[in-house]
Amino acid sequence: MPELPEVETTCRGIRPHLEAQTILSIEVRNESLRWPVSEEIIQLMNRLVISITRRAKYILIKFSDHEHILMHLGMSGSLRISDPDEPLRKHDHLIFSLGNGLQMRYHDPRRFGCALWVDGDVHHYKLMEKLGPEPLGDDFTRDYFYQQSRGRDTAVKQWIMTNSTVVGVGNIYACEALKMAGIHPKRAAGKVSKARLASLHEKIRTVLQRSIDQGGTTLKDFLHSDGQPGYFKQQLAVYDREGQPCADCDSMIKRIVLGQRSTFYCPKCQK
DNA sequence: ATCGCCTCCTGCGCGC
DNA sequence: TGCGCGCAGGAGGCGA
Repeated sequence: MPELPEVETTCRGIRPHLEAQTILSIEVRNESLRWPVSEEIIQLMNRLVISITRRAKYILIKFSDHEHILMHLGMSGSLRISDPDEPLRKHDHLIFSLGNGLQMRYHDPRRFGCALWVDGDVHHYKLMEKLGPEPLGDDFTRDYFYQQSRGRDTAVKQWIMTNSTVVGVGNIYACEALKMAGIHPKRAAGKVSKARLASLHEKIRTVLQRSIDQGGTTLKDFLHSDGQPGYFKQQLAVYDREGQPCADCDSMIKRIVLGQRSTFYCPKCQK
């Protein structure tokens, strides 16, 4: 479920409860996530959390310069701050008990997420080192975007969803950014004009920033760490709107499959 | 190097 | 009401 705005929203939600707090204990109720939950995280008794940051869709819980827990929410993961009295839900796999008396619970029905202990430079960890620039950061320039695209034969939608191009652009926002830029999702990345790529670059940034401002997109079950939904769904122009009229031209929104993922677009607005 | 396909897993909504 | 099917916000890993 979580795309970058949802992960960012999650970070902002848990940060005030975790930073400068001690993790008293971690209970692993189910260790079989995408990779087995690192045994080392169980030993994090009475360790102080220095910071909560995000890189791509990874959440980094920092204990020291060389000690982090790296979490990913996969398709269906969420982190929730709970009172210890609240009953556990099915699929609450990890329970972090905090020094302030609260708990942070990692919930993930499909178990595509992970919780890994990283001892060493976290940014050079295997899963991190090949990541492209942050879409909202200064390194993601329109020049970089243009240069990377040249010679690419892949559909532009799959290309912007590839982590080495730019991180954090998932299925919803890829569809939305392409709609905003008026580009057909199947067009070869290397054949989109410089001007249209500049537009796409800008739209990727604006759609992600706007969604973060609205607290992310709640499709069916994404909730903030405090249990509130995100409000960006109302603003989706094409995603999950097959057969509905385009707000700009009245044509029917189409659905195709690209790289095994549902892809929504307006056949008239997007060329 | 690049690309496309497969996979992990549970839950939900649909049509019969 | 029940069953089987297809589909779901990710992304690493594989073979071609």
